[in-house]
Amino acid sequence: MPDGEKEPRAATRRVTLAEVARRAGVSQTTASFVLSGRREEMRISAQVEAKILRAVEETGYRPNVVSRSLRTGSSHTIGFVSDTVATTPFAGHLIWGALDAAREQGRLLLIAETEGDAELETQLVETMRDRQVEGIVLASMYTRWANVPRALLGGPSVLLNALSKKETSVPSVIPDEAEAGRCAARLLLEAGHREGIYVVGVGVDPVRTPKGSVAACERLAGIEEAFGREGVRLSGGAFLGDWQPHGGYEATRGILSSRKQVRALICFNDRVSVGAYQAVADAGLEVARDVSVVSFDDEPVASWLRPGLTSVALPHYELGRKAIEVLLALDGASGSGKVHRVEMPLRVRESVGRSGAGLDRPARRAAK
Amino acid sequence: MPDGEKEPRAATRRVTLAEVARRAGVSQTTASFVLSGRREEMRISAQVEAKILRAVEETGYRPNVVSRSLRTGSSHTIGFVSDTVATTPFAGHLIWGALDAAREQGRLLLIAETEGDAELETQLVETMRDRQVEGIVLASMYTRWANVPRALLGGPSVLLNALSKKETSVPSVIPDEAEAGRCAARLLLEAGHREGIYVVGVGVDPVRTPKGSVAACERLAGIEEAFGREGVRLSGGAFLGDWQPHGGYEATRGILSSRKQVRALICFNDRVSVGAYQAVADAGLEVARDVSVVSFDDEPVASWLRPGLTSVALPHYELGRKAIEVLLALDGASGSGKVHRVEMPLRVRESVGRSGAGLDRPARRAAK
DNA sequence: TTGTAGGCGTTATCAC
DNA sequence: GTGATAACGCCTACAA
Repeated sequence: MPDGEKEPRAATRRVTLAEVARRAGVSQTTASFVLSGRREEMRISAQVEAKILRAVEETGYRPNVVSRSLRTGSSHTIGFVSDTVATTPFAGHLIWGALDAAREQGRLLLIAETEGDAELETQLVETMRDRQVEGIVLASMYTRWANVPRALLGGPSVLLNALSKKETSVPSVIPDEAEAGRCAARLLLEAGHREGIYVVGVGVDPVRTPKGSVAACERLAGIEEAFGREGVRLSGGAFLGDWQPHGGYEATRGILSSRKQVRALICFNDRVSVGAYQAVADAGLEVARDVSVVSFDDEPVASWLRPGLTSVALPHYELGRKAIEVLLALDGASGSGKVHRVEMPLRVRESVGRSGAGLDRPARRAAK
Repeated sequence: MPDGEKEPRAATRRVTLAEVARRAGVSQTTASFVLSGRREEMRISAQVEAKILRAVEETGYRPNVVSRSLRTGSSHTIGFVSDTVATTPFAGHLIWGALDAAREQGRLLLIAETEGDAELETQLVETMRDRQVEGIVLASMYTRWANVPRALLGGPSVLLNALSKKETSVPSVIPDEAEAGRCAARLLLEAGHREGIYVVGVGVDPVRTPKGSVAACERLAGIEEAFGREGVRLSGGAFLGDWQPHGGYEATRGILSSRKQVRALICFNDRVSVGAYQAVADAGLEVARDVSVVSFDDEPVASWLRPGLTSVALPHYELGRKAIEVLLALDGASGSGKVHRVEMPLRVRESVGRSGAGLDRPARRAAK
């Protein structure tokens, strides 16, 4: 970087199009046409164009986007309103994907957070519309059912990671949780597991899931569907109000201490799996060899555990991208209320062993 | 929520101030004064005010912020440009803090990511200035030295989590890493540790730190200062190019397998600690009882480990807040280039044991 | 106390 | 091919 100089001008006054035109000795209109690339169309001479471009160069002219927005009605800006970015760290990838997709289409993102406050949500949506955003993405940091706030209907919008409770014209973008469930189940089936399979995170008999969690319901449905097709049934499950390591630890301990044979655990997220690993170790068993573990989300910790945790990933980045794409494809009208499901990719590591793999060796528990 | 109705009007045309004024039977000026709360000042009658407010109510008028910005020159928007939000998940808290502070002052945040691309960075900063942002926060996701891009000097700006390589007028907001180092060292001293203390993440003899990492240098300096004051010296250290679990595992294994007594580890972040825990367990030792561990960052995983990992936290949220505060306090001028250091709070868990605590019992290694 | 008029920097419509 | 001129919606000096 060739910058031997001192710091240059601080906040020099901005140059306007009028000044550029004057400097180039043409009218503002001509300058405007050239700069918006409509020279050919308007049959403006190449010489004139050159003069204008030189003036732009010399003055360091940059168009005033605010003014342009006032005139054209669009600010080339998209509003992104989320409930919380805080508790689910990698949900930041949602924003990342949205940012990338937006930038590729020449848009910037106006971001705000509601922290779950419905009134604030309405307020923020309106504040953004006041700024002439082209549309609004209303994002939830974990997949859930939500009320579509009235304010959202005032213009183009998309629900990200959320489904409307009622019929609505607002489209949704969510991960394909049911398929993820099937995927996890198939993985176990392929490894030869047909019994001693437990779910950790939801109750199974009767079914009991954390309130409002789309993921819980759809994952379970997918799991049971894939197993059912092969005549396999879950041996049980443990409901957890929230999916954190401590709960996963306790639940897994409970399952392991029951009289039944435990061959595989389907943990409903990676944090639960962290607890499950600890409980398995405490019982003198080994993950994969004695107890297979499949998980969901694929947070970074999944790759830190040993053996590496096989997990069906939340496609945060892709979700973010998709939301912007859907929004920008929503020309004018509010959309069809279509639900777009994004595939959750399987990340295979080492936590699933073949059924029976550990049977020929004595379990460590026996050795104690 | 009382909403038995169907979805209401989609994107009704926006009402202007002129319409409100006409409807209220007053001039636009009067309406404008009332709505900007200058009724008293302009001595406008309460009746007139009421008429105007009613018209606003009836029409659902919302001011066009774009137009206002064009007129006033400020968009009540702050630009937040970061290098990556991706790799360091909890850095999202930086954004969260900034978002909160901005909203409290009636500002919205325009966010963008450079992914480390300097050209893109310049471009984004300029794009934001084109939108008349009040100022720009240039954020780095881990504390480092950075070049201040020229584009930043065109208006108010703040470096977040970064220090300028050269003298500059742009102020910085960074975590107080040196004090964090002292804090970690003091904690070990108070637990009675005076020897067998190793750092994991940086080399110590000769000193070797990951390129560009302010944290590495300042943490180490703080540690050595606090120890030096008590006549204590580090027994050694292991340099790591990046601070991930795998490296932490290998480094710790190396340290433990050396002939020397190992009593305490200062891991340079929590991921390194994850690896260290695994290596300690593999050696048949126990964290806290046999080997104390102190760490930095306080990522969520710190509380998931067992025993819970004591860590000096990166105050992401506070950093984000502070950056906005500093920026908004920067009236007009570019600022003094002052460096604001934010305290890193210590989160005490169970990974530090008293020196000698494990000595009366046989170490598990011996029992093998 | 209220109204008129000009301008912020663009874009777009029409004459020339 | 080019140049006045009028919006876009709001703010505010100044006039009444």
